[in-house]
Amino acid sequence: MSTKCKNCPLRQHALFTKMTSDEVRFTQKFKKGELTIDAGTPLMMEGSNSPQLYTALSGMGIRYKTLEDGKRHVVNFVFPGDFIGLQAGVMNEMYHSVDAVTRMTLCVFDRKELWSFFRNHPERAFDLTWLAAIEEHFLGEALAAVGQRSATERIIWAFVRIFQRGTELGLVDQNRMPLPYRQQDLADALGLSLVHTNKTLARLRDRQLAAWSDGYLTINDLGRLAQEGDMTLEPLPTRPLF
Amino acid sequence: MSTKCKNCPLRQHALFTKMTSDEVRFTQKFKKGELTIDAGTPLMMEGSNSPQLYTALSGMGIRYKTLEDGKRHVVNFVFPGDFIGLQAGVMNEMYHSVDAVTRMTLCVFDRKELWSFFRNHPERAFDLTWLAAIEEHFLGEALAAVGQRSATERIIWAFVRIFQRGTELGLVDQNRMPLPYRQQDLADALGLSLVHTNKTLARLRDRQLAAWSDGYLTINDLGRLAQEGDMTLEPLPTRPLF
DNA sequence: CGAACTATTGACACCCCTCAAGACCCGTGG
DNA sequence: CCACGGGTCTTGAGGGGTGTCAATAGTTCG
Repeated sequence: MSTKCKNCPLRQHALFTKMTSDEVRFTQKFKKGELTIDAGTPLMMEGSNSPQLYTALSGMGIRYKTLEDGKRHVVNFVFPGDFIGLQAGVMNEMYHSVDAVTRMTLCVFDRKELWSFFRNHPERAFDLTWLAAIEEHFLGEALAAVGQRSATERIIWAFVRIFQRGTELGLVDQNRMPLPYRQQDLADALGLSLVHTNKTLARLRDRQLAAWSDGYLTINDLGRLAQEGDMTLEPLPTRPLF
Repeated sequence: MSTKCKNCPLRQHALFTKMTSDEVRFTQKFKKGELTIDAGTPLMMEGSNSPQLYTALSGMGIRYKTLEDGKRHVVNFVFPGDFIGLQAGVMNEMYHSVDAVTRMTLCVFDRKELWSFFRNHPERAFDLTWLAAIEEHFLGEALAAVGQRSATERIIWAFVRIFQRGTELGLVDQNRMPLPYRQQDLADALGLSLVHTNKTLARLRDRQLAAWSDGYLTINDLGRLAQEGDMTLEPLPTRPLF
């Protein structure tokens, strides 16, 4: 998997903004290379202490926690550009697992090198904190959705956020974007049963609000969908410029 | 409210570890003072962009998001030592509100000064990121609890975490700690109705597992409680030393 | 002494979960 | 080629956990 890695996320994705050429040179050092893994491969495991951090270059994954009684909660869907392993980087342990859902290619970094990088480039450390704050914001919204919204509203909430994210990433074409997960994954993310999720999806499809089948999500009128789900269509948070 | 502020959290709470005397001197500069507010006072508002950050010195508060349809989700209970406003500090906006539930005294910082502080003391910037990661960890666990656990299990989960936190802060005396919230607050935190929360609390009381009344939470056997709630009694995450 | 707030309890309804069975798809192996 | 198994999606039936409504009691405060 050796490449020039022109589109290494260190240059372009949200984490690193306005890098100086000196910094870019520096990053070459701790980028260890690229990694490609097949669909279904576990990338990080709850309780482990991986010395590596990743950013997703392509493909999709899933982030989840496993409860004591075996139940699973899906915390997040991993999309290209996402940073993986920040927790293990800062704490000494991962508190959720990450699996590949499709074949994925990842940028690999060494944890220790990353710290020295931030030590030498304090401006960049802010980017990391910003990333963590974004995560926090998302989790807070998810918590509120799972806690307060009905099944239909939860699914609509998830679809709207996913679609916004997909638009941002250029994955949407003709009101349609790839979403290669199982209904069970969505159910586990929203705290719903598989059966009820299925029936709710069918209802959304019948009402022409959103159709998710064969790994593709189609939404013709995002505004109408959001309205049906009692949510205002705010843009995703963006990186403030200092 | 002028005081010497010997126990300013900049010196002792989790955020700042092992400060050099130089750093301590520096922090004096951006600490703007102390603030005391009465019970019920809003401290930060969703959508606002407060130029101030706080850490709670004493008293308790509540962090919540308000949904479009007026429902409220309680994200977290604010205890002494907690940092308030990190999100507004990093993003340009708060995405949840914070109210005082009892009379609170707070340490006030200036947002801008804080950034320059971290710029000049990169080691300390890591502390901030660590704080954000802790928040993320907590929210992930809350999300999984609300998504996957039954009403009884959710309440047990909340009680165990609160009691652990209280123990850490030295608030527990004779298996009893102050918890000055309403049942409605807990209900809104766990995605339950007030009535069902009340009945579940009564059942826990009858079974001698946990009693919460008159603003005090009593747990005689934390291990047994955790066991009844299908959770393993792990210690709260602690700051790794580098 | 009434107003406002919170806790408590009962009755009832319904959303959502569980169980179960079938359909469809795809791989593998006989 | 077809049989078979595993995985996912789909649909129906029934039950239980939880929400909603409503009324009472206790407390605080003006």
